[in-house]
Amino acid sequence: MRDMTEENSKPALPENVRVRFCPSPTGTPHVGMVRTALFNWAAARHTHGTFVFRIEDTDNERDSKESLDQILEALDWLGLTWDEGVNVGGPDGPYFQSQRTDIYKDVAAKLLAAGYAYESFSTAEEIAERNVAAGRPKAFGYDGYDRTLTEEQKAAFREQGRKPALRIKMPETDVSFDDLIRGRIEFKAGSVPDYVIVRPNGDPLYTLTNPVDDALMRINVVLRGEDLLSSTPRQIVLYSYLEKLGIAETTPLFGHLPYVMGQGNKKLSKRDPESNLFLHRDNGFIREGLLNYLALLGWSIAPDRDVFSMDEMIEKFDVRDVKANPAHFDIDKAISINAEHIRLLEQDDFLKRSVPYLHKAGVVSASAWDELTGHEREVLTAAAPLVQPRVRLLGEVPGMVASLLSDDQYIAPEADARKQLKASAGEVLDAAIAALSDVPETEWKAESLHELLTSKLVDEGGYKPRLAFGPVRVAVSGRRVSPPLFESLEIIGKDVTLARLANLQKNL
RNA sequence: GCCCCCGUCGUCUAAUGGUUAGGACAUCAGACUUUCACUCUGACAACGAGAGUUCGAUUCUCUCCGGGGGUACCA
Repeated sequence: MRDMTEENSKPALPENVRVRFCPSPTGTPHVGMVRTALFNWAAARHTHGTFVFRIEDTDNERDSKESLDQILEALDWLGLTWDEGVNVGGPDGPYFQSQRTDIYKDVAAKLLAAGYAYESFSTAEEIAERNVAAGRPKAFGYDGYDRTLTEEQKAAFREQGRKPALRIKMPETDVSFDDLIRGRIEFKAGSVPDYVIVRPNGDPLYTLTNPVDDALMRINVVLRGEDLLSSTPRQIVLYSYLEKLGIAETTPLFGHLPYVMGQGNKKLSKRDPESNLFLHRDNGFIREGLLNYLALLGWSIAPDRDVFSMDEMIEKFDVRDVKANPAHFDIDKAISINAEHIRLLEQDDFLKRSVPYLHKAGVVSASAWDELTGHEREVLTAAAPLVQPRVRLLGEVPGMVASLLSDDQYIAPEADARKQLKASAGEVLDAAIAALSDVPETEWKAESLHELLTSKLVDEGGYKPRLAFGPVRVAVSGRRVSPPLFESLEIIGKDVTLARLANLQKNL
């Protein structure tokens, strides 16, 4: 009887971990891809191993330069650095599959010569016809027909002008492996048909290029999406052939990461806006927040902790702790985690990162902190402590500080702000103007303004605080939601404050 | 059809052969606040079902159910 613990064991990681991230440059970077990159990166950094970055651009139809540039931009923004591969080089280059076709052809020839692969002339239609004729389900898959073709039969096909695809010969045995995340997985013999590795036109397919490159780049830990789980038995078989041919040193360990799910029970797809990394960045996610949230999808650092830095993740991360079940992408929780990280930023860092958002919103004169005017920097520095704790995304900063940066004499209230203005608003504004007009410039401080307005409007005027300060805030900010009122008055100064109060009064 | 994966609050998760099954987000209620936010208090809320093993199963085994993926000359 077999030991139970051994049966469900997850293998130990190798001595010198070599992991890789190998996206296809199709489309814009999505969060599922980022999570895969993150876990590979974290596995490498935790073990002081090597993180290899290669590009799988064998699908000319869909590959694009823009997509490649976006992937590079994404990794750069996120700070996920690699040790070997694209742009940094390494001993096993080139790192673009489109530049490695000779390698694949060479390996394919060796597989064919050794009898591990064979030529297959069957078309998809012929395979389906044979399955139906034999009473098998139509979706049975390839039936192995060409395995036993004689040289005469092959020659006859060639005379018809047909060219063969190359298929890998699958053994008639069960294939099993120990997944780093799921434990032992077994595939029954016969459940995986012989599969194509080279098209009749000579194009090598992913089924060949991916394992060959992993072998040549000495990748020993493969962490990838669970969508590739069912292709693992064929890769393991291919690896055994590559080892026999001396092309692969070893078969890597596999860990299949659970899906990142979108709405319903669907995998988060590229069409889903929430999958778009740059959309989150443009909305004001900071890298620390997004990475932290993504790490939470399938992994936890401690029973009672959600917020952590990447350094802390690296220290604790073990792939074998990753959960096997899919996780839904919850934008609310992601934003909440992001808010926590925004609050953790040093003030000047917070300001520097906010500037591009301010510039894009037209609130500020330049997109870099150093290029701002002295006045802008002064106001933003004063506003930072008021704003930083109350935004969840950097994209919310412009709305918070626009009225503070502007020297407009009048700010038209937004619709829901105007609704806050009750019948008494006119009287309140008059009283506020009267009270504030007498304040000397030197006394124009948040604290004293607070005392003065409370005494004049609430104590003497008899207005409830809500009715007293509401109209003042709307006059000054134009919004229902704003940074703290009296600090705002101090920042914009006496003249602008009085002008805005008077002009709202006129525009009631 | 066949193969494979997955199954703890609405969501992300923790722990365990014996606990009131813990935390976070969201939601609701309250405190604080001029508003919003932040912060704090509290509430709501989960082991898919059935067998088996066991003194005792959420935990181990099996079956079922449910969800997902694969079954490509896509990756």
